[in-house]
Amino acid sequence: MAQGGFTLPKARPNGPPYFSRNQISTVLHQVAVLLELNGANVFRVRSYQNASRMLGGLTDDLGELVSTGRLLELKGIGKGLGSALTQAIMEGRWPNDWIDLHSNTPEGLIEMLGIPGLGPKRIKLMNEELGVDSVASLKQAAIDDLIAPMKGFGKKSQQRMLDGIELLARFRARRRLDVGLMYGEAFEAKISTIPGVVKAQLAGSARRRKETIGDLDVVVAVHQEQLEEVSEAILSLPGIADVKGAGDSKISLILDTTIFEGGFTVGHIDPNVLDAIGGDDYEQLESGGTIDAQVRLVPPEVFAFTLAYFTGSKEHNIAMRQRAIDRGLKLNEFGLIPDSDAGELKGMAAAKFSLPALNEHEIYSHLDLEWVTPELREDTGEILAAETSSLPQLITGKDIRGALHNHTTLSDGEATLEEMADTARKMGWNWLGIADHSPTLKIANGASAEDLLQQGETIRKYNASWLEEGVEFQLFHGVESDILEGGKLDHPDDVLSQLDYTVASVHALSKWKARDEIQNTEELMRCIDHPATTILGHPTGRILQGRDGYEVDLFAILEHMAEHNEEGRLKAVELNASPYRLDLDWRLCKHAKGLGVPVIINPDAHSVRGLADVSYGVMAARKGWIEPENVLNSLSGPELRQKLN
DNA sequence: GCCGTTTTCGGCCCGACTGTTTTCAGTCG
Repeated sequence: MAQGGFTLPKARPNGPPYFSRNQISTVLHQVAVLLELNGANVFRVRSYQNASRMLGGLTDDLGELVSTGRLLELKGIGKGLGSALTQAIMEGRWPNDWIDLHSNTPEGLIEMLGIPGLGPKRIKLMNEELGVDSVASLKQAAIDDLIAPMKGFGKKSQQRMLDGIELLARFRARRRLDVGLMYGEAFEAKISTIPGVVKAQLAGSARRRKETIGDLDVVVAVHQEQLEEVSEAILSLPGIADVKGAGDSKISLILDTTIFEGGFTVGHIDPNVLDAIGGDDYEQLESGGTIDAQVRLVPPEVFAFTLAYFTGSKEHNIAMRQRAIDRGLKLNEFGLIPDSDAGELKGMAAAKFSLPALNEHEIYSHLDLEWVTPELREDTGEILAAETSSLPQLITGKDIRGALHNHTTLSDGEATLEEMADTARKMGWNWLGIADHSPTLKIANGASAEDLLQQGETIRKYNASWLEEGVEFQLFHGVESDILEGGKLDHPDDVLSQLDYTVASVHALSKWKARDEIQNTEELMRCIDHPATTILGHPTGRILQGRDGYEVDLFAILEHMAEHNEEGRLKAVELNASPYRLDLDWRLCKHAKGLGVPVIINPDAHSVRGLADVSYGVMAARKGWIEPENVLNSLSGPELRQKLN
C-alpha cells in the first residue's frame, strides 16, 4: 500500500496498546517483503504474510487480546510472532531484527519489486554483486551491460528488465474496477467471436469485483485440434500492445485502449478527485494506460475447473484445495482428482480421472458446498457459510430504490435539480436525495445557507406536486457538510435542523493526514455525535490509485455508530460508489453489517450519468456480504422519511 | 515462523512459462 520506502510507525504516547491493528498488520506485511529481499526462507515469509492478513481482518481489541493471552490462540500466531507482537503492543518497542531489516534494506529494492518479472531473489543477487540499489541504478547497470554476464542471467533477462522499467515509468500497475471491467468485457467479447472458441469468460479479480484490477484473466474453452488457430487469432486481435509470452495453454499480453472501437472515455469526476489523481493530465494518463491480460486455453471439459481456479482468490483456492485434500482429492485448474486414481500423474495428464463438472456449481457440490458467488471468494468465511447453507442473499441493483449523496448545479454538479430527479425517476428509483457541498469547500462551489434553504423550498414544492399527481417519487433534502475543526459541521444548527439529513465528510485531507489515527478517530466520533449528522460520507477519503486515506480506526468508528443506532439515533455509513473511491472499503462492510450500522450506497453523482455509478457501489457491497436489509437504499420513500424523522 | 490425535520434525498449494541451463531456479498467479 505504502509507496517508496517502509517505515516503522512510532508508538502512541499513551499505550498500551501502543500500536493499532492496522499498524501491526502493515508492519508484518512490510517485514515479510523485507525478509524476502534478504533471502529469508519462503515459508517464514509466508508466516508473516498470513499473520498480517489475519490480523488485518480482525476486529478484537489488541490490548485485550494480549492481556487475556488470547493472542497465541490465533491461527498463524505462534511463539515467535506472539512474543514480538506482545512486546510491540504492550511496551511500544518493535523487535530489534525488524528495526534492522528496515534500516538495512535500501528503499530502492522495494521499488524494484514493482518491475514485472523481477522478484526478490534476483534483486538481492544484483544488489550483492553489482551494488544495484534502486530502479535508476538497475537501469544504468543494464545499459552498461553488467547484468547479462551474471550467472543465471543473460541478454534476454537484461532486456526484459529495461522493458519492465519502461513499463513501470509509463503506467500505473493496477487499474480501477470500472476501467478493468471495460477492458475485460471488451476482450472477452472479442475472443468469444473467434471461430473455434466454445466459450470465453472473464475470471480473476475482475470477476470477483475487486476495487482495483492487477491483470485480466480470460478462460477460453477450445478443442485441442483448433488450439493453434484460436491462439493465432487471439494474438492478432486489435488492442494488443505487446505479447509477453505465448505457450500451448497460456498467452500473456498487454492491452491498450485501441481495443475500444468507440474510443476510451472516463466519466465525470469532481474537482477534488481530479486533483488527487494528477490534475488535468489524468485523461491522458488514463487513455495512455494499459492493462495486462492472461488468456488460458483449455479443453471444454476442463473449463469449469480452470474458471474456478483463475477466479481465485488465491486464499480461497488454498482453502478449497485443503478441503479437497481432506476428502482424498486433489483440486487444481484441470480437475478434482481422487488421490487413488491420479498416482504419479500430474497436471493435464491426471485430469482424465477427474470427477466431472460442467459448471462451478458441480465443483462446489463435490466438496459438499453451495456455490459461492465470485465476489465472496476471499476466504473471509464464505466456505464455512457455503458448508452450512448460510451464505448471504446479496443485494443486487434491483434492490436500489434511491440514494442520498448527489450534487446539483447549486454546488459543483453538472445537472440541475430537475434533471437529476428526472433521471432518477427514469432509472425506476422511488426517491432521490440531494446533498450539495457546504460553504467551506470553495473548490466545489459550496452553497451558502441561504441558497441551501432556497433549494429546500424548491424540493418541498416538487414533492407536494408529485404527491398531488399521485407520482410515487420524492426528493430528500440534505447537505454534504465539511467536517471542521473539533468535529463541527459547516452550518449553524438552525439551518441543519431544517434539512432531512446531513452527510458529514472530510475534505481537508492534508490536515487529517498530518494527525495520527487516535486523533482522527476522536475527531470523527465528535462529528458523529453531532445530532444533525446522519451519514458519514466517504469515511477514509481515499482515492483509488490516487491517494491513501487518512489514518482512522474505522472499527472503532463503526462501533461508536452502532451505539447511537442502538439508542435510536440513525447514524449510517456511506459506501461511496464512485469507482474512484469505493469507500467504505468492502472489507469493513461485513463489520458494519454485524454491528447493525446501516450502510447507504451513494453514487456521489455530479451529473445525471454519475447516478449510474451506484452499480459499482453494489458490486463493492456484495463483496462485503451486504444484503438488501443492511442498506437504506432498499427502503421505499415513505419508509426512509420515517426513518430520517 | 507456524502447525500437529498418523507428526515436536518436516512439511508448508501448485503448475506454467521463461531464460537459463543440460535439469533447474525464479517469477507469477
